Amino acid sequence: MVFSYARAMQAQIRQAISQALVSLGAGEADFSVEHPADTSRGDYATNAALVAAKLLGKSPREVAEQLVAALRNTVSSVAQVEIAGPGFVNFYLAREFFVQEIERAREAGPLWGTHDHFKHQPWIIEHTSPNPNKAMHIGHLRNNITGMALVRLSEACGAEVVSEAIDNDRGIAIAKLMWGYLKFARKDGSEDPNIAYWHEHKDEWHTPETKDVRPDRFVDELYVKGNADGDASPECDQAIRALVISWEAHDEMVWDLWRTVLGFSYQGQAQTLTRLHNRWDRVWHEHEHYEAGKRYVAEGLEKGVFKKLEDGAILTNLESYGLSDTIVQKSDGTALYITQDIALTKLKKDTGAQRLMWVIGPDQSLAMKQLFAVCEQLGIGRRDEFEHIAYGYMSVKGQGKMSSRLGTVLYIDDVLDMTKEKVSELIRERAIGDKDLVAEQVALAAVKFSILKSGRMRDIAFDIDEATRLDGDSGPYLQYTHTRAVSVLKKAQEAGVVADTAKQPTEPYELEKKVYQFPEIVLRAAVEREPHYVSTYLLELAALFNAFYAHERIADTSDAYAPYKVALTDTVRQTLK
RNA sequence: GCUCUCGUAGUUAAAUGGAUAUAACAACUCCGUCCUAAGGAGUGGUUGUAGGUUCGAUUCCUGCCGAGAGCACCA
Repeated sequence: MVFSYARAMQAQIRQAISQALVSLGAGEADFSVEHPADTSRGDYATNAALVAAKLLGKSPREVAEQLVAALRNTVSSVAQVEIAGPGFVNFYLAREFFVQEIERAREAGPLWGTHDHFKHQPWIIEHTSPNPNKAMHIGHLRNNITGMALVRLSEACGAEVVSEAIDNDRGIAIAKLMWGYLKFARKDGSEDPNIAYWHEHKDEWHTPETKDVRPDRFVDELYVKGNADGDASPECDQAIRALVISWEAHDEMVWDLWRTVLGFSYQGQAQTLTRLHNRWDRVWHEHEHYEAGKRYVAEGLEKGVFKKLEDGAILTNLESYGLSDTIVQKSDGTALYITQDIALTKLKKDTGAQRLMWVIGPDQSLAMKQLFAVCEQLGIGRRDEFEHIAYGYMSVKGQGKMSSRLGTVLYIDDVLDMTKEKVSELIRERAIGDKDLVAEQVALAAVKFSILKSGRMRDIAFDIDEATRLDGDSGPYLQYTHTRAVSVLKKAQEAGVVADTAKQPTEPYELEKKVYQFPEIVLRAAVEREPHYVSTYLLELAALFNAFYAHERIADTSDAYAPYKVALTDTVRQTLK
């Protein structure tokens, strides 16, 4: 269901203009109907006269006048049509329109803003996919927040979304982690990477609990040590590679070790992702699919999609796509990232999904294009069903790119903790029930909003002070506004003012003119994959509400318009929520 | 070298090819018995640069400058 007349209104206006243009002899003109930046210039505006003027060889003002004459009284909810500027035609909507929109919004309740635009379309959005050998940093934060925002927006527009991730749980990186654990996690500090001994004496090894550190940091540290150890000595590097081979041969002891270290990883990820309110409907595990990928590669080789090089490596043939080629299987016969992605894409398509989205960093841009092209060549799906949703880089302000070696990584939990601490200080003096809960919620809003307020592709130099700001254009500002609305509504209830839209001031408030636009903003954000449209809109809405609040008394029993104001406030409340 | 992304007030950001380029922060001025002041009202721009397309360009195209990323057996 579409809970707004706004789109119908725009369509009616467009239709009326089309007819008027035909009568003027400029039926083919390609015009737009949009909201002017400033409501003093009407609720909708069209450039039709400017476009038609050229076709008709007349001045824009002249065409505009004829257009206005032809448009009079054609659309019932349009109260007034005016010419402005170089030849814009502005439409002023009737009072009832805004009242109806408020009523609509109140009827819709929590469904306000939703659409049926993508109804019955099964989509898959892959996002976040943290590597199990590392702790999640602010790069993952941006991925998760962007990904979950798109999941929610797409669902709000009717799509049936499966939110999912791929767990890269095999390969050399995990082997390095296993090595690091085996060698550097002994309680007595000795460095004897003996897997058979470990298998019999597991309690001689540390766990995150015995070391009293967060599990993801425990894992991160051991991976770094294992990695450095492999780099430092050829024997250790050999031993790490041997772990991969034993793992692929399903050596039970190695698998036991593998499960143990992954267990720590998942524990750590779960802590962070729960805080972020992440939702995965499905997680694919690389170890279950990399072999299937090799089968598709073999198939492709038979079909002539791929070619084998002298050393045995298998290469793509993407010349017709204008893309550089890439290896899909190594000369030693082992799988690469893209190998398993081919298999996964096939599996995803087999679920019946119409549209597959990958929320992944921009550095994967070429790899994604190559994957999409290869899948098309293999007949798995069409390229236009696949979408790479990239996003700008996260760096730490003043430090350039993050590097765990240089110690310039900013972890998600640290960011949240620092923000929470700052919030806690601010609310210490206040009469708030559950201070810890409030601090956590406010901190989360602050951090999320600092990312969502920017365009998706823009780089962000993450500034902890900036992100944790609680005033101005921020998440807490929106939360505060929501709380204020709730509080006013409570006062109104105590005073006996009941929301009602029967009586209202003759002039609509600026606030009303913003409220009805919410559904179309949601739609545009979903269609263009730009969550920040919604953030920007909510800031504007909150600013208008706060101005409204400052100028008007809402819960006043002596005011005949109070019920309407209360109804409007309630609408703002549910929009912000 | 080739390909992709980005360049807007001092700072951080906004602007489906439209009208006087919006906001926030910082600065300065004002609003305090009044629905939570985490608020409200008010004061400042060569949109990196040079062209092009257009009635109209921050937006589209081309060159240049600057930042970042990618370019086959890493993920």
